[in-house]
Amino acid sequence: MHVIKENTRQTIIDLSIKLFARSGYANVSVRDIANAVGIKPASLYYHFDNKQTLYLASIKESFSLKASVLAEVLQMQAPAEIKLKHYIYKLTELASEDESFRRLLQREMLDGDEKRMQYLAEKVFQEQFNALGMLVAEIDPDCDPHMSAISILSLVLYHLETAPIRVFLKGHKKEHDQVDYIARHVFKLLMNGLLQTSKDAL
Amino acid sequence: MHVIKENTRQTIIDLSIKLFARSGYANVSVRDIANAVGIKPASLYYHFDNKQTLYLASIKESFSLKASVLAEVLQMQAPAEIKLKHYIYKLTELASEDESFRRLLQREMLDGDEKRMQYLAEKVFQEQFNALGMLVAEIDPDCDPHMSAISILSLVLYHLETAPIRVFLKGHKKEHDQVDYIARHVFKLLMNGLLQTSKDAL
DNA sequence: AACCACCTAACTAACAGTTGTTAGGCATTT
DNA sequence: AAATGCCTAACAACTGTTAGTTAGGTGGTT
Repeated sequence: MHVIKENTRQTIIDLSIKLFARSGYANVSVRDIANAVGIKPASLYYHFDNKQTLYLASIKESFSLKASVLAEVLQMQAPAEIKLKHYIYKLTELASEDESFRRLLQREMLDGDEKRMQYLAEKVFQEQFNALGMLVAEIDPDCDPHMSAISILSLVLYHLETAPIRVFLKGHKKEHDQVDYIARHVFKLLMNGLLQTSKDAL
Repeated sequence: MHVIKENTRQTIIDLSIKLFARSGYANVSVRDIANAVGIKPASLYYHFDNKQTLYLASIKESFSLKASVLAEVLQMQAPAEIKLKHYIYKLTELASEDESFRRLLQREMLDGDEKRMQYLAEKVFQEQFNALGMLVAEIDPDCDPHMSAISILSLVLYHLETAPIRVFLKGHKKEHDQVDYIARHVFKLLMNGLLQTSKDAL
């Protein structure tokens, strides 16, 4: 019955990422995944040991793809402020266009056990996080790189996380969800604080 | 067998908040809740129509308690910068000591349907969000209040959200999870940006 | 060319356990 | 007597997972 020999394993992972990101681990059954792929539930167990393993493969796939792109920006040769601006833009862009990645990360922050957190920290985010901290330290040698790096990430990612509720809050405009607008706002805030008296960004 | 007549309904809600916050809606069974309360699953259905209703009662309870405390700070008579500093501190404190509230909010952001988002926006957060926006506008009349308000919330809340992974990231110190430290960092950043050349905060 | 063994990738059918929920009963209080 | 607050027992639906089977492709031997 199985006509063409495609890369089923990859298809399973891709669709799992989508489903897990949308509904969360507990709300996606192996039958849901099998249906999406177009095979029977039992067939999933040929490719993966169990649901947990499939989930882990999914988040690893989703997360490891992002790190490399952002690492590039941080390694480019330019003044610190320019690099920061580029980083913010790229981060906003990535997190904005790949909703699955962002939601999986959000979910992991809530439900990931210690072991998985440690894995993510050390194998996926560590390098990039350090580089970002060092970049900030270049701009202000006296700051706390850890806190400042998190602050940068928070400004970008939280804007996107809160999108579902922000659209109902007064003062919402459609620009508020556009990459350029968010990135520019964040960069300006980081440079000048709330007071935008001095030099204009971009 | 049931000895004393307490306020079971409230106990159910309190424990549900805790459980739903910790594990999420799908990962908490009505049996789990019943066990925690010390009654049989069927007895829950005397107090609540179904699981959904119980969940809704839980988040309403958890969320509505917070709004009033923060609203107070915003109504006090003081220079804008002082009010902002107090607000940041109070928000950090609240979000830090009530982990259930924070986690429920995180979960709602991921899984709340449109109707619930609208409810939360209009009935719970709207007023406070506006007040915060106006406060920021007082400090800088040219800013976008919506964006700036979210930025303030993001700086505080994301620090706390990321705690599970931050502890494994290099450069982490235990101060990074203390209310004072976070609040001071956020306020300084908002006032001066990353450059802390000028006046010192606090 | 024809046969065989083997591997791959799917299938059917069923399992034991958990889920939310309901019907009906029993005891205590008003 | 009525209402309250809990109970026991059971329900159908759904869960992750397994055992056993089958169809098609591959490579080696006759």
